Amino acid sequence: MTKKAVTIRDVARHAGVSVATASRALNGHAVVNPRTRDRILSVMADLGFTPSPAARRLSLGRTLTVGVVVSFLTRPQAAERLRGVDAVLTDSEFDLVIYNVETVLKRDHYLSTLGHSQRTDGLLVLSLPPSQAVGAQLARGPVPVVFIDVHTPSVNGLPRVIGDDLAGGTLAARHLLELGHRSIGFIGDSTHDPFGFTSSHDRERGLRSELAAAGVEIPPEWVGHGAHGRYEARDRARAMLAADRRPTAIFAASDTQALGVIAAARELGIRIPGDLSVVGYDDIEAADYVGLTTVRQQLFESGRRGAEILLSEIRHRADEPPVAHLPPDLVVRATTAPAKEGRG
Amino acid sequence: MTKKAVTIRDVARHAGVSVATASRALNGHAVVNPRTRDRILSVMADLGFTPSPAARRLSLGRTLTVGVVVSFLTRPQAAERLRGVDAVLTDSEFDLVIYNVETVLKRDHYLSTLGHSQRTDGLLVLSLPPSQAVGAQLARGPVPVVFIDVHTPSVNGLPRVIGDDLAGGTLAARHLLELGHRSIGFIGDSTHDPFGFTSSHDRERGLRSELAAAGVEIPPEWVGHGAHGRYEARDRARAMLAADRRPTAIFAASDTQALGVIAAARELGIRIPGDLSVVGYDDIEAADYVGLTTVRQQLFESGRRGAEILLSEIRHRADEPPVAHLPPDLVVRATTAPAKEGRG
DNA sequence: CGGTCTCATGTAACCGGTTCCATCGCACCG
DNA sequence: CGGTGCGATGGAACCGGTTACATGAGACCG
Repeated sequence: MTKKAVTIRDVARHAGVSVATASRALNGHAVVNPRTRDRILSVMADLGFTPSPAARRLSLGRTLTVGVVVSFLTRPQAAERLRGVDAVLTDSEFDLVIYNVETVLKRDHYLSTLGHSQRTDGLLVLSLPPSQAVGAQLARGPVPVVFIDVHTPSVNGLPRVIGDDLAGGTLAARHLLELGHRSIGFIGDSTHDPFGFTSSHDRERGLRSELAAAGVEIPPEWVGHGAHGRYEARDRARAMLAADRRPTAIFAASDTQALGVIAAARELGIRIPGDLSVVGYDDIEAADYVGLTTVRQQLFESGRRGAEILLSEIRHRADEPPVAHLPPDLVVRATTAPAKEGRG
Repeated sequence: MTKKAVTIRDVARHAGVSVATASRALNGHAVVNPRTRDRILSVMADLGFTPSPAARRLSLGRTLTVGVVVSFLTRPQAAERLRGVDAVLTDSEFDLVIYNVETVLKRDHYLSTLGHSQRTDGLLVLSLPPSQAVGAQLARGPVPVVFIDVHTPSVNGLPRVIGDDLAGGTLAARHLLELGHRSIGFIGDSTHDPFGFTSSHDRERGLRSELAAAGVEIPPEWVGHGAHGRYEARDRARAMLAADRRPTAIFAASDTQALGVIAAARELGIRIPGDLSVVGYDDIEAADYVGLTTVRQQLFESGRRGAEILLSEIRHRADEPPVAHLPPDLVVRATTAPAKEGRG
């Protein structure tokens, strides 16, 4: 069917040169005479020659491929990070292959096999913390790995890009304090989860420390830890808001959970932002729709930086693993307002 | 550094067999004696041998790779489709490489070069209509291509998976008619766009034909074509709703635009669904948040089916290009209600 | 005019698998 | 007992590039 594939030997023959010279012309090596180079290139064009990537990879001993290990499911912002990664790789010689992970089992399997199999020249891991053992193994392994949005100690010695969750919690606290709030609640993830995420915990710590500096404490009944989903968060918020004494503002560790808080308030007839201010985290698409005040992470930028670090590590492994910190921003919309007098 | 990569020759030597036998054992060819096979496999395990994909690809003459050409930007549901694709490829021998496309120029470039370069064994194209010329070229080309969610005539002779936009428009119409609406407006994309999308147009046609069957017509002033964004749709809806005589229901060609309609109604003090019913299309994540009644496309399923068709085309090119139709569903939520008496 | 240096090019090995074809040992058969 | 068939294995070519090393032609120099 597909009668032939044109190989570099065909090109060489037609141009009356050796394959070595043809290869050198193809790769723009300086040593070839400009006139012969041009002749070879035009023969290539005439014949419709495209070099076989498989053959290149084999002889180069490089895969010319970067793997991205990602979980589409767990968080919707993965796509935005991926765009940032792609923006960098598109201008490089590397292909971008996706390893989608939907279970903890598969995660560890991928991370440990991709670490030494000859499938990629480098690995980007989005939001998936490795186990301690796998992390240590990757640190010693032959292929560079960059973690994006992973905050566990298991990646301590490894290159990574992290959003500053502590600073994000601080931003939310400062915003609420400036609006005059003193009665502040928190809704976040359960303190331990199977993947080992720590973002929620760090955001809470940032919030607490900034509040403490202003002399404000969060009573235990205004803290709701639990599963990540919107409906679960709504249930926790409902319990908190239905009590005799309730906060005038709630900081949620994610927009998803903030939307749950809003739902709970609506059910109880509590007006937002009149009676209750709500701050989320992430700035997902829906946050804009509902006018949610939130803390934004630089998603696209995190992907971009991660890919840049990875390429540089592939080129030359740095002595010290590079770590990029991306500061969060506060996006003020319509769910926060000054605290009413006489409450709290 | 990385002292050595274990090759199949190392394995053969340690096991006291030839590379041919080692290769056969690796690939589970029947001809090897079970005892030697087991011995070889255990040697492989001991040595930590992993076969080089590059070498395999070269000698097999197949890339063991499937490319997905996708535009993350234009529509957010791409990630969900990608998950469907991944679900199929994960259990196959193929790697999934991403070609992200953000401009028309890049689209045509990718589609025409990937079509004969030896980079992939097959191509999936998400929501990106090729030009007429490129479409014809792909139909004759050596690598199978499957289009998902492309409705232009340029893919007529090619394998594809399409949502039935006509049926979707019909569903919306029937729902509104059953609720007693007779004054119905439409908000959609401009009639011509650079990428050549036709979904909005088809949904409108489905709506109109079903309405016509019930003797209902849409007056021109209740039709708003324009740019796809939420804010643009809001402006068009505002103009429509601020007029003396306004519809009791609006069908929007996408959820994004439906959210714009909702915003316009809120600004004008028009209550939803009391004074105005709104139906969207797509069932994006935010639709659930705001309780939008909408027409759902089977996103994950479309990716799955597309990948299955592609694998089958790679295995054996069918005489007739397979075409899968995925019927849409109506998801009734809180933005539609019976029409009030005495209007229209 | 021979030696040396440089530039351009060719020869052939190599990357690490797969597979065609040949070989070998052995059971079975006439 | 020699021929035949079969199952298991080995030798070596091959996929299509890259590149170390060798070669050859001039240019330049003493």
